[in-house]
Amino acid sequence: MKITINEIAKKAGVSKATVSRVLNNSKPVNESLRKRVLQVIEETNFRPNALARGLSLQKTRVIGVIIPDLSNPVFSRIIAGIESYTRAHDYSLMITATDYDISTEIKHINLFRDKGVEGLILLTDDVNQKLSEVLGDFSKPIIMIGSDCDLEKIPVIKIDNMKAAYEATQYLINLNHKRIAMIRGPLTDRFSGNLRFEGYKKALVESGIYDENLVKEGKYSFEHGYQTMTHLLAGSKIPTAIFCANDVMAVGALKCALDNDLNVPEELSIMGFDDIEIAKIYTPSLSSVHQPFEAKGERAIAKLIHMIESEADETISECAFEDEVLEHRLIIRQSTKRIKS
Amino acid sequence: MKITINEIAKKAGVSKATVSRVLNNSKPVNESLRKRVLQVIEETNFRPNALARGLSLQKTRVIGVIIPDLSNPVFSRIIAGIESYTRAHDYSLMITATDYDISTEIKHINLFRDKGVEGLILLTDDVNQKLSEVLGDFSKPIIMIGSDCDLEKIPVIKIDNMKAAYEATQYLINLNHKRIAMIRGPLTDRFSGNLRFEGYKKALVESGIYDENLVKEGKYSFEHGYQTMTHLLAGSKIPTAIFCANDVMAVGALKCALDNDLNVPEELSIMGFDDIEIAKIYTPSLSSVHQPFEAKGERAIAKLIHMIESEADETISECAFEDEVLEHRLIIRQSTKRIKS
DNA sequence: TTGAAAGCGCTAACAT
DNA sequence: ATGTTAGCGCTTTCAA
Repeated sequence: MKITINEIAKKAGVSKATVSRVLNNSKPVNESLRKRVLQVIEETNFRPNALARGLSLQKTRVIGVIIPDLSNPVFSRIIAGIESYTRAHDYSLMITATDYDISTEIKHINLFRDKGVEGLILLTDDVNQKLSEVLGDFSKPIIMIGSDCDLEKIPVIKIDNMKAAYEATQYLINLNHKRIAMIRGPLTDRFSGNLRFEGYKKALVESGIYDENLVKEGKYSFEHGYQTMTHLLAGSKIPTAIFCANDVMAVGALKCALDNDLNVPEELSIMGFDDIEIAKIYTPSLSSVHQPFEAKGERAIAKLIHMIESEADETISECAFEDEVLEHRLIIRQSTKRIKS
Repeated sequence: MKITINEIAKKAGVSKATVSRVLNNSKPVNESLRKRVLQVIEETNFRPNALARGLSLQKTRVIGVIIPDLSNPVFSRIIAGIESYTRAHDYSLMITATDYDISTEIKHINLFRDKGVEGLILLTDDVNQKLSEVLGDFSKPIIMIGSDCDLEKIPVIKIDNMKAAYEATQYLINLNHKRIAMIRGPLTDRFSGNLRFEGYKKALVESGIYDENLVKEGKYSFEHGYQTMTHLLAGSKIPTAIFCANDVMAVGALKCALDNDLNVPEELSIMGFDDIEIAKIYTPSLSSVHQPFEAKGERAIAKLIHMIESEADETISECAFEDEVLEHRLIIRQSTKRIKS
């Protein structure tokens, strides 16, 4: 029923090898034959079966992406960056979410391999032993975004979380704040969650105003931000500034402050991290640490495709495996303000 | 280098047909042989090549999804709904964005077909002639989400946009508002954009208070909402309520009002559409029309998989092709309020 | 129950 | 420059 290269060959009165040649421009073909073949292809609307092609060539032009949660804008913007670059370079994307479950992740890495993906982009916050093994066996290019990875041959695209948090905290210190709380990520988030906390702590320790009682744990959700803020406000010594490990919690804290008739930023400065869209939109708008989500995706896929294509040439340079640290920057908006010392 | 069914057969001392049989439980195999084969598979970590399998079986367990924009939360939540169901049913997803460009869309529909997807989910706002042809030729199950489609055999999953907009407007009318503006979608959005406007208009016309000067066009972005609101505020007779065709514009309008020291909802009621996350989070929180994004995705993929699998059985029932209208509901929050008549 | 062999649709080495 | 043919790795008739 579906038309194949054989019928094209027959109708054009040539061998299928010739058809294949004109299809791929892989070898010179006599102009009149080429015309005839092209003609038949046109007429029949023939399109080569990519599966068969892939099987024969060991190339599918498909790339796999594994991500914890597709509905989280932070991730979907990275995906969007990956996707547009991928599309521009004539690859296709297979995408799966893991719901933060490592066994799901492993299962789908294998599934993708079976399906012939030529490379893999991974967004994970935790690389454990078992995962390491699977990745080690993978035999095709892999890039990670965000979390570190100690495996050779797996470059990571990231930002300098610690430095960024340090700068954000330093900014609050420069605004004369002495009691600066942090709603940090969960302790189990050993990567960015921890680095952002360490940056915060470093700045405060350097200024001699670190107070561990002002550090609270939140699970990155709006509700956690809101609730943690409630606790903070119920305490005896209310902070004058709060640094949150992500914008979503920052907005939770912000709304909580507003609901409690606290004036932000007059009475309380709030600083987020990520610079998601809502930061710009909120009233008051939220100061934050901008990180380039789309660019993260783009750099990752660009690097991956480079690895894939130079692997064929064997021209791969050493620097292709190096980690890349993308630039962050502080975005100052309405939610933070200098106070009198 | 990669291990194949042949090596398994050799190592287990059987034919590859037998290996295939134990792999798929397709035919009875002597228990001792099965054990031996399983053993070898285990030892070698063998996993069958899905490409080869797909070529032979004409089945890939891959589904294609085409969507205008991956970074838009409205879409990514639908995708998330699709993905989790897909994953639970052991299919994989190939996803591509179109940037609202129909030729890109067509190109990737064909690409997906070449790559052997077994079904297609389409999110489009516009089905033109050319697209219709391509879809008609597709020969595999297709589902559309959102926009209508006049093609037989292509079920649509949607909400009743007109009714929803009607109810939202009616709600504002019941709050005693007489001057109710609308920031509608672009005129080029012939589907939901238009239906939402029609619902709004119908309610106002029925109450005899429709005024076309109060209808403004916006392109669904925060900036458009903000800017349009600026114009509205500059006008001579400022409306007391505004219905926006989506939440993003509503928040734009809301922030503009706030920036101009207008009290929402005391002086101005604002109602959005979609009930995206920000609606709940904003201060004041935004009244809106809730629509079930994740459920849209799930219903679509559930239906699609049903079509795919019953197509094999030829057991497909008529109702499998029927459109489905999902429930919306009004969510009343802080941004709308009754006024004195 | 098992194995041999044909076939899925394409590419590429080898011959001509 | 073109055709013949042997794979790519798997499933599935068909015979035994």
